[in-house]
Amino acid sequence: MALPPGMLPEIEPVSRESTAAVIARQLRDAIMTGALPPGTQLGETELASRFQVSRGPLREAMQHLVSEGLLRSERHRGLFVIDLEPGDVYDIYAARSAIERAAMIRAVRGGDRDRIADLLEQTVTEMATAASEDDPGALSTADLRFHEALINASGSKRLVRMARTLLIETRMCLTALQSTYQRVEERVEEHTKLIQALRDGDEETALALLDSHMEDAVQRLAPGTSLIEGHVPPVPGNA
Amino acid sequence: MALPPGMLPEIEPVSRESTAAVIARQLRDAIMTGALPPGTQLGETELASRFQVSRGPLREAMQHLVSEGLLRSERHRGLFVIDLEPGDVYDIYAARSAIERAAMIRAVRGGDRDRIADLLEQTVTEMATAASEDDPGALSTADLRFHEALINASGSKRLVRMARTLLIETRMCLTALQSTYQRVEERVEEHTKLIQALRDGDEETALALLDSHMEDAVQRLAPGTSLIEGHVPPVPGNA
DNA sequence: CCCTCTAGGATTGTCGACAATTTGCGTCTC
DNA sequence: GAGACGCAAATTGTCGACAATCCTAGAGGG
Repeated sequence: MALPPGMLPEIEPVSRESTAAVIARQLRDAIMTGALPPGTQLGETELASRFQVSRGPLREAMQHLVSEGLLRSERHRGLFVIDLEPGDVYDIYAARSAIERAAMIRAVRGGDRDRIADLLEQTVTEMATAASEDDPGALSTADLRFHEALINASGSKRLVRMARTLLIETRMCLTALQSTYQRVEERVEEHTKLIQALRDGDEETALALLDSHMEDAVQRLAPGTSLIEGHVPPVPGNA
Repeated sequence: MALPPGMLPEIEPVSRESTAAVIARQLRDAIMTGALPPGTQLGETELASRFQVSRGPLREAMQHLVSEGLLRSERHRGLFVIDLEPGDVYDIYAARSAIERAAMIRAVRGGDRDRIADLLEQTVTEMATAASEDDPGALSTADLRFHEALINASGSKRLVRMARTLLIETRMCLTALQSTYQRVEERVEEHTKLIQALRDGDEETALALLDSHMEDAVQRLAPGTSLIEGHVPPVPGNA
């Protein structure tokens, strides 16, 4: 090796991402932020000319998003952005609760509690600054980055993989039902307490806080439904 | 409607599945059963001629499997069947534990406990017949169908979606480490007790049984590691 | 004898065109 | 005027060929 290690730390292959991945990411963001509202049809020809690529890579990106559950494909009809029904809010948060509970367990029992807690506090700081600038979008983004960081910290490839779509769908919920917001301080507070419990290694408290965090969100986004008790499917429309 | 309802109950569109889906399913089965051992390279050209289709649909199927986590793609190098490292066994069962726990909670709290229990008992019967015929493959298949049925019974689209890959990976584990088998009666017994707890609506017992079921499997497949205690990552190799 | 550079082969990535299917509208009949 | 039939436009599904990239083997020089 002619180059001393440690130098040129950030050079990487010129195009490390496939074009399909780039397109998929752009569409993901557009769906997350609401630029592509639920129900809109995505024409392959139109998008191909918009992105300046052929239909091949674009189709791959679409297929990817379909398998992720963000797009639904009707044969010979087209691809549509999924629209979240009331029951989906419950379903998403129930699934998130399961995933993040497992991630929290692994984080608490793993060795690096303090390191993980520091990472999480960093995202809470982002939340605070976004709140002080009165930027709801950035606030939601920071909120999700907290949970993403928690799941990443679990060190589980499969938890990370499964959570990716869930977090995007959560973002869709937040943008779609932007109206109902809870007090910002409360929102930050919940996360802070969560971090403290993690730092203390208090698994029981951490899991309880996580459950109540999810429960709060569900009741806020889909009033009348609850994760923790009562019969499960509050609204039909899940397979 | 000229046809009386109830007649011709099974006619459906001639080809309801896209060719890419058919190919994906075939490859999935081949990977599950071990016909395509971990690490083997899948050449697009070769497979295209084997399946008698162009490379377009085949690429779509591959992309699908990549996003599901069954294939890993190295740019400009090829697609390879993933090989499960020791740490992956732990990761898979930890993730399954999280998913199936949530599914069990929804099944217990949902209204149709008895109906679900009947469905599950059906799969246990399959296990018993497979065992009596001394067919390890069919036994594993029936075992997985039990868990698949449980997750389907939860009624959660997202739990079902997330579990699909996990169950396939579980199958890969079982075929790869076919050597270590537990006693068949014990295997059936565990499932039966699980069903009984579900039927009784005894959530706590059901969850405890599920945990121990997973714990047993992990200790059997990856000796020396445990889900329920100790530091989490027993073996490096997870991102 | 080892390292480097180069040429070859093979594989994936991308593209444009053709074919199959569905949907909507116009027309024709009753 | 209402219903059914058929046609046409638009969209997706599929295909074969070309271009870009990477691994490997071999020759040449140190």
